[in-house]
Amino acid sequence: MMENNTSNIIRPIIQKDLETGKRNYVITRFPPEPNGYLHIGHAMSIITNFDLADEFNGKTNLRFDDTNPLKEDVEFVQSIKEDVQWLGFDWDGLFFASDYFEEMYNRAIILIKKGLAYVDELSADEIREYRGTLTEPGKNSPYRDRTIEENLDLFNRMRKGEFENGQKVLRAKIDMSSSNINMRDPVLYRIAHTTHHNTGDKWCIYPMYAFAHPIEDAIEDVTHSICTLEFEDQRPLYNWIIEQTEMESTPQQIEFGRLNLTNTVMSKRKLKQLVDEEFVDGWDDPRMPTISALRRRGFTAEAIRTFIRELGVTRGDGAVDSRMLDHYVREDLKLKSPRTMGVLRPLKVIITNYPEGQVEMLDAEINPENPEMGIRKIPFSREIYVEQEDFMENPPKKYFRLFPGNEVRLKHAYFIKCEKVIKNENGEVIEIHCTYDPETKSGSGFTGRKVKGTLHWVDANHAIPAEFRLYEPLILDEEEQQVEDNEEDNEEEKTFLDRVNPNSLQILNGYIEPNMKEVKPQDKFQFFRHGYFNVDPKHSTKEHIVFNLIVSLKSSFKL
RNA sequence: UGGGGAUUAGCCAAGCGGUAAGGCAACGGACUUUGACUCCGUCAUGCACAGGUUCGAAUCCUGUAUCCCCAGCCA
Repeated sequence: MMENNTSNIIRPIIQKDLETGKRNYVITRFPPEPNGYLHIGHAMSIITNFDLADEFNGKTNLRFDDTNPLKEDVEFVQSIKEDVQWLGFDWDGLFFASDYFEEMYNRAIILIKKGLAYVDELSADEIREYRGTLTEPGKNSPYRDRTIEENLDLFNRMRKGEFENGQKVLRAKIDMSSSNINMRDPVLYRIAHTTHHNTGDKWCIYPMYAFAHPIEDAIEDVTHSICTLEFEDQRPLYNWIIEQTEMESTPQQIEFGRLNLTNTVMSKRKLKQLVDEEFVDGWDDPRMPTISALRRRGFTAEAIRTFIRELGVTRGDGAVDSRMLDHYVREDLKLKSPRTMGVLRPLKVIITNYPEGQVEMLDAEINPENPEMGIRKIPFSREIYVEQEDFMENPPKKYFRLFPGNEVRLKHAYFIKCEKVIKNENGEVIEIHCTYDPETKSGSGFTGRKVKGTLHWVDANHAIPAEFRLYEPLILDEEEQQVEDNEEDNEEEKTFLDRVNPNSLQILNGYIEPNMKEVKPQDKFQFFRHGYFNVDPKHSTKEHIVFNLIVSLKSSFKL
């Protein structure tokens, strides 16, 4: 049970059901189809279902809605389970829709016997034609009025495999002129001679979602069947199935608005396209919105949960600013992650008055906002690396980093003053010569003078190389894109692929503190003045450490 | 244009007839050994629009507009 004062349109419904005695307990379910990877939109459904059940001491099942063997695979069953657990949830029951196929078949028989379902022989194209359009009613199939006996026989023979794919379907007999197209004799069963990941070749007829889902819910005694808005039109059919198949349990379908985020896409089709057309490296490419990608990027389950809970459950269908998610990640990592220094674009600095060969070990807080994390030791000597962008030969006003004649603080070390700039034959700055003031050592209590800037750095002789992968939004929103390429104005043919950010990944090779040698996959750090990074679980090795940028630090500095 | 939804700030979102919460973003300022964090301040005389009811309307009524979903043997 948790405190939760955020908006939730479902909570009061459950509350009322409990108060009025309509329900004595709560059972929800998360019902993914195992045909792909879960994304953050699914996280919203997971969190909503588990939280609501939790709040009312109920239960939540994980049920795989595996009624279409053409698209499903056991591979996805495993990844979905992992993702749900990683998000921090334990399901009560673990079920498969395919476990209920026999029961569903029997319920279909009930429908046939009541004269409420029939075997149709129209082709898929014909069924579409007969269905009518949004504004015109449909018309009855010529096979609609077969006898019950004939339907029973045909349906049985469908099951036995006597017909080819597409040759026959079982349809509900409802109303071909209904203004709700879902009620125009929806297909209940289709023939698919395909091996099912769970039931093998036992079945060659498979129930459609509209028929299967309400029965699955009823079998599990789900009380509140929570789904997204696009299923709202199906609610009358959902209730019709429950009632006419004479299920003893009566789940209630409740819809909420799905989560959309700016700067990304959420549909499985589009995500697949990004993978297939190699805009990204795979479903867990850190730029993707899948749970596995978010995890690999370094987002924490805690941050995702907080983000989703703060959003609330509503019927709106807008797109949430992805920076809101960034905010909750920073908030979560702020106290948890060790601070460290890493130079992404190295520029060598020689401290000319520091004794050659001397090395001193400096004390550095691991997390100044969480002192319990202790201190670490970092080496300091005559040659160090600083960030290229922390030096400018001709700085603008308000630039308080390194420039000729200026003094800055090296974090945890000394003040240094820029004395000389060394360039190569192309005029590029390759080295800076500085002097340090021994009086200004960090922790010495020196108050003689102040400097405006504090730089991070690493000791050039002890630093270890590391790879940094910086990410930007995968998809640019309309306005951002116009800034990117105001040349192209062809309004038509603009797909989301045209909005893929060409700079979404940048790989840098820099240096990190020597005490970072033993980092492990998924370790998270805040690199001073850069942001939060995660050790990539896929590509990082002991010899070649790879960091993924989770989210950068905010910055009010503008050149 | 048949049916179903939605519409409160740049974004998300409270509000349920008594005079517009909160978060994100943005922008000022203070502090600062992270240009971070933290703190302080600014940010809707107005709730898609137009009428109406009322002492009083984001909330009730009427009409209009815009956006989303539905015509898979997908879920």
